[in-house]
Amino acid sequence: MPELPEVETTVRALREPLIGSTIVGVRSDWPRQIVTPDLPELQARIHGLHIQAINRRGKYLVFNLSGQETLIIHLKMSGHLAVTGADAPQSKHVHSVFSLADGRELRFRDTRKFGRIYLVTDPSEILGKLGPEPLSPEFTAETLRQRLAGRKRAIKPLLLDQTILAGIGNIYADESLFYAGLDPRRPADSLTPADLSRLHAAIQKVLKLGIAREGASIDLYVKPDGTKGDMQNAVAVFRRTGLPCYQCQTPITRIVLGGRSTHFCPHCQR
DNA sequence: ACCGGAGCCTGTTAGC
DNA sequence: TGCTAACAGGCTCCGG
Repeated sequence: MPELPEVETTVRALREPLIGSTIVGVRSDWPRQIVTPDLPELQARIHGLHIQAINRRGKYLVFNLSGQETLIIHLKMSGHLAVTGADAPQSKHVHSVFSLADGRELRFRDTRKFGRIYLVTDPSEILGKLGPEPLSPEFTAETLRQRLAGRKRAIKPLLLDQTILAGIGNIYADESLFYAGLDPRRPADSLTPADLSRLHAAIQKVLKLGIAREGASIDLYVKPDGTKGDMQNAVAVFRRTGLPCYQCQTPITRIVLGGRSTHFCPHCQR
């Protein structure tokens, strides 16, 4: 579920309760969620480590721990992280839990069990192939042009490719293409410099809007404290099939592109 | 090298 | 009401 704005919102909410805390244990009733190392080694290595910083790279949460260790978590479709007391009621979809020295817990709830946990000494092992951060100064219209150069595929599935650009998912891809006025089926190599410039600006605009509104609570996503984000009230096309386009009143169309639902205005996007 | 499709999971909703 | 199929914001693997 979560894309860059939802992960960023989660990171910001976790910093205050977690930075400076000490991890003293991990338990899991779904060890497949832990990709590397295996659960016994994770328990051994993480015991006693302090959480020094929490950041985001693409859709990954990155916890810098003492001892040169890095804990990396991907929420995938349905993951949710929250800090609670040890005796707080626990959802049946909580499968992995980090215990803190002061008795609190960091709980990973994940209904669909797609989420993943990694503990590594070299984060590039997991994050190395990701494309640039869309909100960083290094990401310019020219960067976007270079990364799409020679690609004949439709632009929409390319925006979802995390090696081209990190952090965009289905919502923000559709929203970006709407504000750029681009048909999601347009071959990437047909985009003019003006198209790419509009797309670059649109990507930054919708991601910043998503962060400002603390994520889109369309299906399962809620913030760590359980409350909803507000971006679902600001989408122009995503899951608005049949509803009038805010710019021209033409009904929003839904197609399947690269196996994913795709929503666009057939009049405004060309 | 690139692309589409299946697979991983559970829950909700749409359709008959 | 009850069953079944489709669908869900992600990503990886596999075969053509």
